[in-house]
Amino acid sequence: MSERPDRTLRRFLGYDMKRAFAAIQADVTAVLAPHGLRMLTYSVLTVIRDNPGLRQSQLSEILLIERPNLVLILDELEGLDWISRTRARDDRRAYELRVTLKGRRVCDRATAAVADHDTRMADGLTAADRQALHLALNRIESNGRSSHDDADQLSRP
Amino acid sequence: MSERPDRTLRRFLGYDMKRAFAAIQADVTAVLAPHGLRMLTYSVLTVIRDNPGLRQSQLSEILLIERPNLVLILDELEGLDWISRTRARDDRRAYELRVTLKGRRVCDRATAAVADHDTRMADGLTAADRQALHLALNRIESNGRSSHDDADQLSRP
DNA sequence: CAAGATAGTTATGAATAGTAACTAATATGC
DNA sequence: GCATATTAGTTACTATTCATAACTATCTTG
Repeated sequence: MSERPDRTLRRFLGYDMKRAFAAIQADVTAVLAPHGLRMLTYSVLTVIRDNPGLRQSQLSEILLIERPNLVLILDELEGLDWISRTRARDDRRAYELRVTLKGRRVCDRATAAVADHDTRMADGLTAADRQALHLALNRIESNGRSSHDDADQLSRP
Repeated sequence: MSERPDRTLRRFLGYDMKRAFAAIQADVTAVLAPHGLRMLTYSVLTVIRDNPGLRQSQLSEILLIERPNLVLILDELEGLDWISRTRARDDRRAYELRVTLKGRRVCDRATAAVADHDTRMADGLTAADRQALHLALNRIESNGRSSHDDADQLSRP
């Protein structure tokens, strides 16, 4: 086997990103586990924390999670009494999501742990490197989104 | 809903990376589909193309795929006659993996398409930006790996 | 008010990933 | 040289995540 057996793939951003993300995911999963959270439940909890009264469909748009998949996650968090679903007064189909006091403590502790993890994963990068990385990732995300939008526009009457 | 409903998560590299990678994945999946490939089958095919005679266990180490999961992927590629499994002469437990002529054509065309896709996803980034991004991603990957290694070293007698 | 749209849910399926246990072949140690 | 352990590949099974269709109950609109 040659010394760089994945040399062709290494030229692609997607490949390096998949591997870097896998490393992050493994680490953050281990960091969150003691808090009783997974990546998915943590991000849901945090977005609700930042946006009290949020509706499930808004949450699903923010985190790009299909509505049906969100239901079970919210059931789990509600079962732990970390969030509450209360019927909206102005629209009785919808729920207003809120983080409970208990959930707030869990969320804040987890956020501190994830911030530590994030710093660790960025070890060896300067603040400027990190900033550039965030910008590049946001750029790629929006490049991806805009290619979808193009297709949508073309297929629209 | 506030104007940046995921502001807390946006400070974390992992979150931006998950979203950027999701964008790449959606795009590359669409790019590969006409070639009859998925991300997984494409990367397997490409690594075999770069390393004729490779063993399944080596491949699984390179691409971080568990050996059992590789079996079905190789079955699929072998069924399409894009790769061949031939018993190794020096070790009759092992297979030597090779890309067939047919597989080579598919692989090379797919690689050209993925290279295009990669350029598109990096639109708005300079060559220096791309280079820095690769470096940062490799750094993060190795930061993740070294935290695993640390644990291994501690638990070693 | 009837028709259509929306919020949440249920049921279900596909893709990926992970573990345990098996077989056949090889390597090791007495 | 042979028993033992290890390795390569496989099978079977499980858990997660993600995606789609269809249902209910409410709301909106013509």
